[in-house]
Amino acid sequence: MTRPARTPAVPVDGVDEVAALLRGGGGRVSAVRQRLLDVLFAAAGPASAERLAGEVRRGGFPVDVTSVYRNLEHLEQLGVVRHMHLGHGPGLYALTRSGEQEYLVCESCGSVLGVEPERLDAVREQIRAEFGFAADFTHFPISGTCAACAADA
Amino acid sequence: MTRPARTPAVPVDGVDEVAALLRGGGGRVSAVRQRLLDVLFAAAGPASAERLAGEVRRGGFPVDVTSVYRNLEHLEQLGVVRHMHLGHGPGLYALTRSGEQEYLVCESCGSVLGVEPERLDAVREQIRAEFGFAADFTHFPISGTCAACAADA
DNA sequence: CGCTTGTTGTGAACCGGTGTCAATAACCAC
DNA sequence: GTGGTTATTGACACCGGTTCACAACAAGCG
Repeated sequence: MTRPARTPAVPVDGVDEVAALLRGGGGRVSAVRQRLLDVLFAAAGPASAERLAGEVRRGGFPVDVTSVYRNLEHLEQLGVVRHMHLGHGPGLYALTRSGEQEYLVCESCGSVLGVEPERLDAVREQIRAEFGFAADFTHFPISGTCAACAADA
Repeated sequence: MTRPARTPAVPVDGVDEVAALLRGGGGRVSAVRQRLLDVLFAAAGPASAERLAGEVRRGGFPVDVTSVYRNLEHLEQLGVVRHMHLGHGPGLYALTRSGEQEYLVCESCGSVLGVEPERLDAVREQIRAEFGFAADFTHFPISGTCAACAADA
């Protein structure tokens, strides 16, 4: 049941930087790829493949979701993109632009809180001490109830 | 985006106890239901609907997955069954027999560690203090790398 | 400019899960 | 028992999210 090892995050600052990475790995910088990267760089937060495809199309460039999935996978292998599963629904993709992010998701209202890994180090340490387990909330988030929902419950 | 509130866990000791609950709520104790409960009580751990259906069939009783899904949902509403999402793949179902359980899942080998909630209270407290967030690992587990996988990495 | 080969769209297939609907069978009253 | 009410069932279609297969296309190299 071993999964392919996770590529280390490769934070990038712009499309051209990714282009260099792509070409360096024998890849090409296709039009679709460029548009998708534009959208990723412009995105406010993690987004589904479908949504990203929609954004690219809204830019006047027809693209198939299949292609978006393939590209996201490719970019993920390069370490430029990461995907996560925030509750039910489709997987979400985001640039690793400024390093990893970890997530807390409210099961009641669906709100997503993205935090820097350091803020979870104490938690991680606690879990390691108790179970010898290295917790990681970048791919699957911490699930529960946010303060707001707890308040009006 | 509010989800239906979670029914409190109703630990049960045997099929007849569930039968009573079912009848008490205007439900019936059908053959499928009984077989499914038998399988659930015999199960080693959380199992997918497909798997449970398979078990029932292996007992010589043909059953449709659709029916299994419906029954699991019904039993979950009674608080007798709970489902969880341990990583990718189908949802898994288990009796709440002895109260809630929380889970840690290794992303590398897929191993599942079920623990009593008390063992995670310190972690929960830590998360509450830092984020005002009430973490819960019964529906979505803590994800990461188990000791064994960390060792031979 | 042309060749190689990475990339694309199309369309089908897959998986997990839900909805519909007529047929069946628990349970209750008598 | 018998009959009627209605929960439950199987069958089958369908849905969202994702992957596969393959022929057509185009990026980048010589």
